[in-house]
Amino acid sequence: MALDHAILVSLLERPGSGYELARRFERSIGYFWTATHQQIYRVLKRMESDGWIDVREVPQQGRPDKKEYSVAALGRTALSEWLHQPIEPESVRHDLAVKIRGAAFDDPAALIREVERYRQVHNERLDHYLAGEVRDFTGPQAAHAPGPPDAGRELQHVVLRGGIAYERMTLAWLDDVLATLRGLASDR
Amino acid sequence: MALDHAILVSLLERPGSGYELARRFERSIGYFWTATHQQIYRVLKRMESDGWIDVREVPQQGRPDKKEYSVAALGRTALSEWLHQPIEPESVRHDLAVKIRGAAFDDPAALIREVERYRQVHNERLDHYLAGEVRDFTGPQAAHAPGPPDAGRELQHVVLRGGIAYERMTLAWLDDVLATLRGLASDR
DNA sequence: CTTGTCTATGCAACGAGTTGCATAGAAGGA
DNA sequence: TCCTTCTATGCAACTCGTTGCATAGACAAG
Repeated sequence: MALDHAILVSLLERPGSGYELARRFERSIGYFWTATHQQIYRVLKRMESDGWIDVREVPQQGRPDKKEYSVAALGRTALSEWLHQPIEPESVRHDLAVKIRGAAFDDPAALIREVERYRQVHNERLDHYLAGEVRDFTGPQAAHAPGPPDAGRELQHVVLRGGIAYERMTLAWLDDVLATLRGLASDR
Repeated sequence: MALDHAILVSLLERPGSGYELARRFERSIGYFWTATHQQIYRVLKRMESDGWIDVREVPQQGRPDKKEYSVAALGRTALSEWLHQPIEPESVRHDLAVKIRGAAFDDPAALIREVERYRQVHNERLDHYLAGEVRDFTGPQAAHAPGPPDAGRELQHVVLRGGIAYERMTLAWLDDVLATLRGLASDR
């Protein structure tokens, strides 16, 4: 159970409301940890009542007020404890892999269109990552920043590089999958 | 919810008991779909009462009797329907990525040992995959098999190639992570 | 003959995650 | 004015997944 900790990290990087967190989980964080807004609101409520985070009512103009959360001392302690525990093996759920093996008992050719669409989704995600890398991690302050190198920045960058590597690997594999499916379709 | 379908595919590839399925989910299938034995027994029971699968009591010698499940017509239909639906985006949960970003607010150097251990786990998994590939997908019957090419075999192989690609990508990325963490530790 | 291990199945309780629905303020367009 | 969209928060019900525990046959080691 680490949604708590994912939220704590996100709030340390920048305090925000449940709604804002939900949007982050659709973007950057969501690529290695998924969560819906209901889940997030529930966890925020629990962490608040446990004293892990503080709330501040923020009146806004042009939109409804919001509750801005930030990490309290207890939350930092909890996060630190978790960080020093062994890394859990990833829990994975790849529909596509199941479908590929299942296609042997159905029609492999029927999968081709779907895999093509799926490939496109990953291609777009790669472009999105690459654009983010250019935007956030290149330019004057990147290589020889004045002052101390920002650890948070470098760590965010290495995670992003992982996402990029993952998408590139996936695209290459999907090409392999498509070639295999097409081969089976032509010499059936 | 596709544990049902993962089990159906596994039973189509080879009928088996709940116990045997649980062991498969620790090995091959488990690398892209995780499940515990309790989950499996529960789903088997439900699928049986829905008429998706058939049971057969198999007396054994030297060990307790078992119930061997196989896919019934209704199960095949259900699987086929699922196969023709759009592929769900993978749901991902990467503890490590969260920890790396969290390390910015704690001690990056403290992560190094854990990442090294984690790297070793993935290295062993890669070796395991490669050994399986040699065992199951090379040799006389692989390239120019007598008779029709076995679609199931080729599809299983392409899924395995995906696993191999994933592990290689992960190892390269973990080296990147380690270099980054060591850089932060030395010029802190 | 007790203890431990492997095969084999399962219950009960709990916690995590999903789905559907509901409310409400503010802005913009038909 | 009404309808839609975006921001913002939340409840209720349900399903999925995890953890702890329990049972039991067969064998092997001490």
